[in-house]
Amino acid sequence: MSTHAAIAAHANRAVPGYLVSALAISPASGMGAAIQPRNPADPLASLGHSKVYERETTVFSEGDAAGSVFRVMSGMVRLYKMLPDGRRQIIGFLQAGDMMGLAFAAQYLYTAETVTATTIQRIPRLELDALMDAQPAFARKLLSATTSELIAAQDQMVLLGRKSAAEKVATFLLRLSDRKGGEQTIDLPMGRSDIADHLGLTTETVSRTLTKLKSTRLIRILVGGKLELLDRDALADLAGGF
Amino acid sequence: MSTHAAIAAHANRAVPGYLVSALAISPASGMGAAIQPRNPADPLASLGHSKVYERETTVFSEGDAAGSVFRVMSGMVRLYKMLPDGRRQIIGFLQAGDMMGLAFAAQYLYTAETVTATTIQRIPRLELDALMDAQPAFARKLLSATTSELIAAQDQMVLLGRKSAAEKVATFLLRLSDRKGGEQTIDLPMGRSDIADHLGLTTETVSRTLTKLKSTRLIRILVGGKLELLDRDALADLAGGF
DNA sequence: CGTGAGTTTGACAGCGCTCAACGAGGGTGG
DNA sequence: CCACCCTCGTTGAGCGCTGTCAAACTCACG
Repeated sequence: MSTHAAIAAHANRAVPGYLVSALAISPASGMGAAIQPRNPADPLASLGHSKVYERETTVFSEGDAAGSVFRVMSGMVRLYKMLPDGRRQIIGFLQAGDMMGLAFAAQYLYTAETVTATTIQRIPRLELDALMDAQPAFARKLLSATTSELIAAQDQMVLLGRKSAAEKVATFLLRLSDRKGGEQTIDLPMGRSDIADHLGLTTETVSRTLTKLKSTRLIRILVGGKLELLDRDALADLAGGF
Repeated sequence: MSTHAAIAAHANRAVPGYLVSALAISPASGMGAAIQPRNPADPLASLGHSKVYERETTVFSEGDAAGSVFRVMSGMVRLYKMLPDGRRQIIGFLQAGDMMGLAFAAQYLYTAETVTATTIQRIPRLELDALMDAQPAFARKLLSATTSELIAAQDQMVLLGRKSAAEKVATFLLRLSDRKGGEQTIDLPMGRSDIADHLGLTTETVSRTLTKLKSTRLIRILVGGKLELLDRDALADLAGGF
């Protein structure tokens, strides 16, 4: 049934697979909404156009006709699917370089909303197809990025299916840190309910777990939605392996 | 954290996205281990060679050097990841046409084991790469297959993160049926613990849930690991979407 | 300073897990 | 060919983790 045509390789826990999934953004282009002049490291730079979205804005919804793909240039986006009765599962949080809406069907199959103010590049599917035709190497790069996505999705399955609440939260925090290159201090711009819906928990359980980590001196919660990892090793133990 | 470079489209519940992920096998080639003469519908047919694996055999293990990709020609394979303490999450069950081991890293990141006796085509990565170079359209096809995988993985996240035991089992049964084109009678060659480790449950809960479905006349358990869906609509209600 | 959304904390309950025993096949060896 | 055994599946009893419901608290914002 699920997850055929799967993928493999990558056993290096220090550098999670999904890191490579971010398609290169030239360092200078991080913030601007301007179209980038042709950049050999970023074949997408000259395509489509960028736009700034306010925080808590819908970019597209599950079921919308899928005419474009998107790339997050800065800020944060959540992707989620909903069950008919309203239960929500957040598929992932996107940051700079991540793509969404890559599709081979007619409609988007999840909803994308900004968490913070976010700059997003919109690329018409036709332009993307043309680029793949013109640069076969780019198709390979897209395949590689999608593969990395799949790897991340599989790790998330392990988390959702087999980890306890404490392990889930610890894993989540470590992933955010890894994504920042192992920084001690990480951003938590999303709310508790976002975290809960990503980890298969409730807001109360997330809150309680963070409180416990705080009182155990494993983390410190800072102002402005920031959080500091005080004992990375202890957190890694708690996480029970990725 | 997860699932960047994501995908979209496909809202048609009747035909699950992962169906298209199976790379075409020419009808005649389903069983044989012989190398297929060039078949325009199946560019992979002439690559590598096939081999029959006995039931409950390891094809490759998480961490093994990844030199080949594999395609299941017949039978069933389970893919899983394990946590250090032995907890197991089955990523998916593969059937005819499904691929595994597609990698862009040096090692397989999950273990593949046969459930039943299975014919598997092994394709050296070098040959696959050559094919992608020679036929750009094939790279697109692989990308499409991987995308479908990702879609299936995302559905599985919803299941694992937000569904009750009854919903999980009902969804699982319906997926198996869909995979067979909507047949009422499905095969369950895998054991209860396999199902449990796929759905994030225990064998006892799976067993209890099936018993309940049986006594509610929604399913009937047949001999030889087969199972009949007696009330598809009621099961779909129970499944809570998807 | 008032208001409201989001977070935290508490009390309690229930779903699903754990531990345990029993039953049903299926394979093996005497 | 049958008895034994071993694995797997089923069923039961009890409990614990996490969800539910509710209230207090914090803080940003007007």
